[in-house]
Amino acid sequence: MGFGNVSERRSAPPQVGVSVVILALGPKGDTGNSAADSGNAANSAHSRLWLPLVKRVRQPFLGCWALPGGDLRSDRSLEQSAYAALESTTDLHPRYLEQLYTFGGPTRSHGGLPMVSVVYWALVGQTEAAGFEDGDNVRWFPEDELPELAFDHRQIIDYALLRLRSKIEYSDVATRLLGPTFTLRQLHGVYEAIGGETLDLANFRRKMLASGDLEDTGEKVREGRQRPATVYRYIPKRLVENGTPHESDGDDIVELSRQGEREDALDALIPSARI
Amino acid sequence: MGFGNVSERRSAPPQVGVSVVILALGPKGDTGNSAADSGNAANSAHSRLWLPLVKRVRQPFLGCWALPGGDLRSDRSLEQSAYAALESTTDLHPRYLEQLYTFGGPTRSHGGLPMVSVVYWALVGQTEAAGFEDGDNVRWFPEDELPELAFDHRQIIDYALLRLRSKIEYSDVATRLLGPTFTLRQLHGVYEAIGGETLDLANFRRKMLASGDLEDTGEKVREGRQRPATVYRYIPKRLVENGTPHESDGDDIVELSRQGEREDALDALIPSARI
DNA sequence: GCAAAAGTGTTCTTGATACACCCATGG
DNA sequence: CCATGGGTGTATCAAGAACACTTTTGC
Repeated sequence: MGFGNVSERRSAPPQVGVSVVILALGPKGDTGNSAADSGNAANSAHSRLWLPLVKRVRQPFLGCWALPGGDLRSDRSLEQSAYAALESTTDLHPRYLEQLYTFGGPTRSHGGLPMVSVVYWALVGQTEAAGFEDGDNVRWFPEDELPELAFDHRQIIDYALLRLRSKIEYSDVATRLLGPTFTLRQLHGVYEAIGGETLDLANFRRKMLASGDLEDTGEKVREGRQRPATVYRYIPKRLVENGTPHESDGDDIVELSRQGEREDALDALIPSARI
Repeated sequence: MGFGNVSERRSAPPQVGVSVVILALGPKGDTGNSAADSGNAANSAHSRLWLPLVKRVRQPFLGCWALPGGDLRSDRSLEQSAYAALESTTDLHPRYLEQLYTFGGPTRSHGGLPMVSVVYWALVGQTEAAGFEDGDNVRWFPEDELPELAFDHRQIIDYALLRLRSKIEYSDVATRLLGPTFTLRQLHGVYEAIGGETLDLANFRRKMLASGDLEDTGEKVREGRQRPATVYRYIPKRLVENGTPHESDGDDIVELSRQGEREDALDALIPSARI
């Protein structure tokens, strides 16, 4: 395949695309102790994070697994492009979407066209992801058992995990991996899954309730056959200053024809508070 | 000026560029109490943050002030492109450089070509920035007295400041606004300038020294005519996990011909620890 | 009443804050 | 000897970690 000579490719501006790291809690019963687990210390019974990857149908890295991605269109915001890429490849509807980082540079294309990728990361609720239906070209992998990945996608995923682990401490990302409501034990499980270490349940409970971010829904659920647990919902704080900037600062929601609802949905995905 | 019809522009991929928010401490003696200061409460004697802007020579926003920027070249990393844009427009050599965010979407071009901007932020040491020489098309402005800005550059700057204020708490960014060595009072001043509020000097000193990030250089300096203060230098922590990913993960430093030294310099600018 | 999870109490340590105080230096 | 900034000490308060304990439920 030919695209100009070398010097042309050097000075020409690179192509742009979007990719998305999609994260969800593993299917129920996934405790992280799979076949590949032999002499691993500290193998607790947490659930793990899983993510969907797509199989590449082009060179380079043909047949390799890669992050879902797509084009960047001039008439869409970056978020919209990310959302579209995510939706069209995986049929998922995330509960969180945030720009992660933009990757570029001459070494990452590996023979393909020079490429700048604006990468987003997304969180999908447990019920939404419960299917985990692997299509021909889409398959879910647990975070700690990833296959060989195309390009620098492995580092990108690692960075997304790092960001998630960092962000869990001062934002509501943990709740986005569950449904709209949840018990304290479920939330506790998410924190342990993400952090990778055990957290004292008693202190965790107190801290969460003291934060004022949770609201008692009045409901109760029984997971096993024991005492039922109270169900909470996340209450967004008094909205302070916005965290990562998002483009809908007024006149952004323009003529998206049949996409109005998705727009509203998107707005709810954009993070707030801190960086 | 014509660039295709509307529908062509919609579906075509957008252009990409880099911009840089450059921050430095104000010139000595700048206490933040300028002409525009009348009934402002809490006008302490901190120094302020200043940043260089360039005057636009093209439509749209011709004559407006804007962030320094440039093209993205396929044969350079994003950092290198940002560094080049910064250097060529302002002649400065930053002590810190980090990717801030990537901005895009249909509403931000305002009649120009659809544009995606990968924005970096940079910190310049006090001595380096001491010149504050305003050229014909470059001029320094204090952070709280910015002129009308082109595009969404005002929001971008606000976001950079937000990031700086957040990042000061868990990284060494504050030291990057000074020289390689500094006294505790100088550092204290930077924290107050960035945070905007007064900090107890005694506690600040203890906290800094307890962190183990500072090393006594053995030197002493006298700023006024009183007791000389010990001079410290910042000691990077035992390198934990890397914060924002940077592309030089091995085989990146390739054939940059006469650019070798700058490459090494660049490496030292990339942040570590946390997000 | 027993197991298991829900939920509460109590102690101890650590770190931050507020603020009083002593020390070194040049005029 | 005094003004000024450098530097230290100390009491108080709040958040977090550790862990013992009580309560509610189904079997």
